[in-house]
Amino acid sequence: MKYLRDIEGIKALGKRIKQIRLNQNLSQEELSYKAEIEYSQISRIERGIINTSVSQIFAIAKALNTEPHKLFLFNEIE
Amino acid sequence: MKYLRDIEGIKALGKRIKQIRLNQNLSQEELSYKAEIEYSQISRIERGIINTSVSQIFAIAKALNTEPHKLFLFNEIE
DNA sequence: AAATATTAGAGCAAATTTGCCTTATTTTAA
DNA sequence: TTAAAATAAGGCAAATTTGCTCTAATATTT
Repeated sequence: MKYLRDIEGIKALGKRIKQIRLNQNLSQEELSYKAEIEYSQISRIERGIINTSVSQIFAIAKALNTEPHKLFLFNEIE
Repeated sequence: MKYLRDIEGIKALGKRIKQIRLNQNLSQEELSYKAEIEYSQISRIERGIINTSVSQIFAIAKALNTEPHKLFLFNEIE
């Protein structure tokens, strides 16, 4: 069985996170600080080049004052 | 900066996945087969002892015929 | 109760992620 | 246009995950 990496999925997730972050006028650095996640990792996540962990999703959601499941609503406007 | 592991979060996620799986009368093995994820990994995820990746979340959601975001609705009945 | 099915759990190597640092590139503001 | 801010991007070691295999424990069925 092969290691699983859903490129479409992680791209969509990154796009969605970036969307929410920009809606709140936060820089990647500010999000990084709030979520206690490495600055470069936020960049990798938003660019959709990394298959990140659920714990980082939880941390990002909290830092963005939202619920984890909302990061997976890829068709939302805001 | 320390590696991030949200124990409460991964426990809640595992519980939710198990809930949905049982609702559909699937065994871990069947879910494993459908999602193309190692059998033992499904067990680890449901027990909340592993900080799994978002790609595995996408695969599990698909195997359960549901949307990824629904796996994060921890207060749902069904 | 016995047999069967299901789940838990341990251990290991290989692959991947993550934090950390540094340097480009792009965007924004002065 | 220049300076400053923000983002992209590359490399690397350490930590973690993941697939794989095996055995133990628990639940379900006959």
